[in-house]
Amino acid sequence: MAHSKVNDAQLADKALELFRQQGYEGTSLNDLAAASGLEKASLYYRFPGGKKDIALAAAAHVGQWFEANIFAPLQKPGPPSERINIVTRNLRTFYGDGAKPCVLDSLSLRGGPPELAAALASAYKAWLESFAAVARESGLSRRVAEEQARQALIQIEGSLVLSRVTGNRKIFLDAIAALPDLLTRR
Amino acid sequence: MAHSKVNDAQLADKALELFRQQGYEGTSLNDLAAASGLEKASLYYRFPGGKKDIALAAAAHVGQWFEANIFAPLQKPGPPSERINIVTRNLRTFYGDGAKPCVLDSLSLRGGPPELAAALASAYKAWLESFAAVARESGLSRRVAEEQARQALIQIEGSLVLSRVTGNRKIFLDAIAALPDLLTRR
DNA sequence: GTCTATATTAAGATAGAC
DNA sequence: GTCTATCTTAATATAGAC
Repeated sequence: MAHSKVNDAQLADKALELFRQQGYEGTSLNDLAAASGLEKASLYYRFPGGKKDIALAAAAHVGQWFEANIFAPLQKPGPPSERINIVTRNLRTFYGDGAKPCVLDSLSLRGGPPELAAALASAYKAWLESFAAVARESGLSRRVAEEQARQALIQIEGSLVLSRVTGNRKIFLDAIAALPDLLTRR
Repeated sequence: MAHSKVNDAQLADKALELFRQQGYEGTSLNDLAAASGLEKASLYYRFPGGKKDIALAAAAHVGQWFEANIFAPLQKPGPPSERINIVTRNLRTFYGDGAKPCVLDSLSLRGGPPELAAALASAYKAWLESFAAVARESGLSRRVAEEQARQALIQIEGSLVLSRVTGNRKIFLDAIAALPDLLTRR
């Protein structure tokens, strides 16, 4: 039967917000219970593996979000630059205009389960390929497209760290604003 | 009297390695005791504030390292490009060729004490100004020099995240190799 | 399915001997 | 200064009622 109080997507979403802000070790089951509105025992019923399973579900959930809001829009027909514009808007939303850390960053510190690290590595790969594909479509060579895609991810991850440390979201917003250029020319 | 088993610098260094790899919440006093060779009670004797004080000492320690190995070399006489080359070598060492996370990143996740966040923000500022100063010396305008300095830090932080997620240190090494160019031309 | 209650283990922190 | 021993609190995890 379906879960009564909160569905899986809502739960994964609440968990994601905690994990990305506090990291794996910094997020306790008490935190997760409080944020989700469920008791700890209920979380164990739905995720027998405990925190580890919840983190994996959160990672899968963000993977689906990227599939729907980043990868899919980039594969649609139409001019690459328009698709990229849509995606930059979605990225600003996902990262709260620079206020929310990237899961690739906060969940990749030592301490988390190996399965999580593997999921993150695979998510990175999908993201890179998605960016490289659209860069290629906009006229860049395979080699340059891949390099620019990697540069785009470096810009996103690096600017998020600096925005967090300084409390200045503009660093992230500037990096995002430069993405269309980065993915369409050399 | 001086500390018998390990001195403050050695202790801060061991603590730094743990904190940068595992984050603030991910590092326990047991970890710190095991790594330092001291018992927990001894750590409390030397750092009455516990983990918080140890993290602040580690942050101060890395601040001194940067002062000696990054800021000072960049202020020495001689061609800016030569000073930058020395600094890139020191950065490779500090980050273990891309294997070791940046403290600005791993210690800035929510969960750490506010004093730590303040120390990181101030460390970032010093680093940015140091890079901007040498970029200025090599002929860039004040505005461009500051922008290139920020770009350099974005490259370092972003490439470290990607190197960690992928397990591929080359991403970091390439970013470091591009630093001299970044800080000397527009 | 979710709850209250409780068990178990680990973390942070202190007291007092040497 | 550093230790052993202990305390307190919080975290992970399970049992059993509803």
